[in-house]
Amino acid sequence: MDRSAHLLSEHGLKNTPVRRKVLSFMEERKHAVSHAELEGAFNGDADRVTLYRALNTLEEKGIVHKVLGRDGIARYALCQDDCTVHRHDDQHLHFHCNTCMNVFCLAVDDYPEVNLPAGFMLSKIQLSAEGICDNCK
Amino acid sequence: MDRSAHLLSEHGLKNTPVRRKVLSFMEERKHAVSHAELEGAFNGDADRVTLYRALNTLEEKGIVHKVLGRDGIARYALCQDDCTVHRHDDQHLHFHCNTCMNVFCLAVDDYPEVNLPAGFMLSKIQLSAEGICDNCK
DNA sequence: TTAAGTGCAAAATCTTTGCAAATGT
DNA sequence: ACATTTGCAAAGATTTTGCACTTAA
Repeated sequence: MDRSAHLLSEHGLKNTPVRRKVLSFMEERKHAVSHAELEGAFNGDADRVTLYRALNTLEEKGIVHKVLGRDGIARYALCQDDCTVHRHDDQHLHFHCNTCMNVFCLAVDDYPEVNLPAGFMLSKIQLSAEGICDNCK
Repeated sequence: MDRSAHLLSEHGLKNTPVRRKVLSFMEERKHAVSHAELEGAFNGDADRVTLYRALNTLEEKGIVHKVLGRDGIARYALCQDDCTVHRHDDQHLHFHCNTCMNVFCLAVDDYPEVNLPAGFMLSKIQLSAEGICDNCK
């Protein structure tokens, strides 16, 4: 059983061709993938709606996480192995390329201290950066 | 001449009632305002489209900056006085409230060091945090 | 006066919902 | 067998575009 199939059964999801292909597509990319990108990759082999539903389901189960690009379009990337439904997506930086608009999840060493005003309760800090990626430079 | 009128003329924009009201509405709020919120505030006194255009124009001129909420909806906040068209929006943290979905621009003291992989060029780091705001706690 | 801004209608995007048919376990 | 997943059609929501009318400078 490959990794995609394993992830699915592990979360009580049916091992369907669409979901397997969505997951393996993500595994092959360095960046978070958008719905439009997936639709192109499937090239008619899956309905637009099915892809939306697959992405939503995978996110709900904590298998992938969602990032909004600077263009406002949602993109999804595989979570790390140690992610859980309740706590995930914390320990990395989202790098937004201003040219291709792709979003990359990158490791980050240290987190800043943040002092919030009175009455604000912090649950999570996210780092995001923008610039030009590897591919577009 | 009030601050709104000043900001407009300073950037070569006409001092119209809609723009003045958009700006003073933002001045009164602690959080970034969405198009829907503005539309509610205008209550028919300005067309939906005019508000979209006003927000886009203000953003292009560097008078306000745009933040995407966790809900994917764009929100806008006044830039600090020292912002320019080419460099602005750097020195603060966007706090996303998970209850009301509002976004607050907060001051931040120190920025983290970020090491990017080879080939990535950094132009800007943004900090964002989520939790519960002042108002919703 | 006239370039810029506004309103209305219509279109373009992106995403969700309902329901019947197909599929995984 | 049966709950889940998929495909199709249709609707919703957000944002943009075109064009004639209005307004600030």
